[in-house]
Amino acid sequence: MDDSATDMPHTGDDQATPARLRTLPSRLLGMAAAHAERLVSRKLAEEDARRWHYAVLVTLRESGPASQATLSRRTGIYRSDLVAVINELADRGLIERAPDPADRRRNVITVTPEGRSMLTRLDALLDSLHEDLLAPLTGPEREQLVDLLTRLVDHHSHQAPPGDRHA
Amino acid sequence: MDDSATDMPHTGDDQATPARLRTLPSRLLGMAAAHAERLVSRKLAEEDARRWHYAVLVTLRESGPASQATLSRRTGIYRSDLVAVINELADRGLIERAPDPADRRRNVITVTPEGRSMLTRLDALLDSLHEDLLAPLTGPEREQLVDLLTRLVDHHSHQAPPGDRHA
DNA sequence: CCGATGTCAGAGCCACTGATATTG
DNA sequence: CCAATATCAGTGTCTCTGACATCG
Repeated sequence: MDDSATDMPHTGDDQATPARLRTLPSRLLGMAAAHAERLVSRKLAEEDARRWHYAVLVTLRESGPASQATLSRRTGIYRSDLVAVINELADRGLIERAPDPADRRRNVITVTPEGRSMLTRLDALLDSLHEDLLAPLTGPEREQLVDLLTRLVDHHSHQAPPGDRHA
Repeated sequence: MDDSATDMPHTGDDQATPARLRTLPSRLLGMAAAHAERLVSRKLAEEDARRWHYAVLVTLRESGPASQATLSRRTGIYRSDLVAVINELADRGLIERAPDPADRRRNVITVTPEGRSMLTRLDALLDSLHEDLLAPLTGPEREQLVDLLTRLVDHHSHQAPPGDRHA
């Protein structure tokens, strides 16, 4: 129903978000990110994977086998939360967790062939997803966006002590 | 400690996030947004306020008194969650909740003078915060960023049925 | 009878904080 | 003795769903 039921004189309609909110950079970032994360989660779910599964697999491929603590630093996932992620990946045979003979506190995490082929599929999913996500932007604009965001993140990653997440 | 403890040959150091992750737009959005939201929450806490307090106050100022359902649509806060926000704002004397005589299901929410002056303070806090947040960008680049983000959000707000949040 | 409104109760997830046992 | 590692348990917050009584 509309507001003609009450005879209050007001400017916009029921759905209109105020200009101040609509143009607030922090809010724009939050909304764009929320939307992107929704897309990502939905897409990855097609392969029964979550954002951090992907983050861990990519990191292992790019930098090779590593301990959980190292993976934690490279991906930004908390050491404590990483345990569950590793468990799930290992349960599915995508990685292997073996004790490090050189340092018996550590586990060495390694990608399996199944993990590698899964990763290939996830890469493709994410590529097509970003095609959707960035659809309203031209090629140069997409580069511009990545550049601007990178500079924001890099700049502030200095005074940001705790782990930063998100895939 | 470094990895010379183990003599694994690997490419990067312990902290290096893989390039694929670092440049993934969805992840960049997530990280930039997370950082922005951290700043916002911390800043607003100085006035003992949260993001949605601000969103509600701004909306009331720009469009005048409204029912909770209308506020919900305009701010993107769920009807059910809005109740607590309204409670907190009312407890602090920043808004008033009065039954609508024209439609007895509704409450009419109105800003008080205290709410208005609080809003002025919050506006100032957020302005200075955005100065920090966008520090690494030039004036034109900030406009560019807002433009790009706005187009992303607008484009996808069509197939995004549920409420979108974030201040 | 249907739909909108305000409210409550709770699920599910995510970020984050210890604490602990083991090992270097 | 101190630091790091892997693990576990638990807190706080936020998004989101479902149900309910009231009212148009």
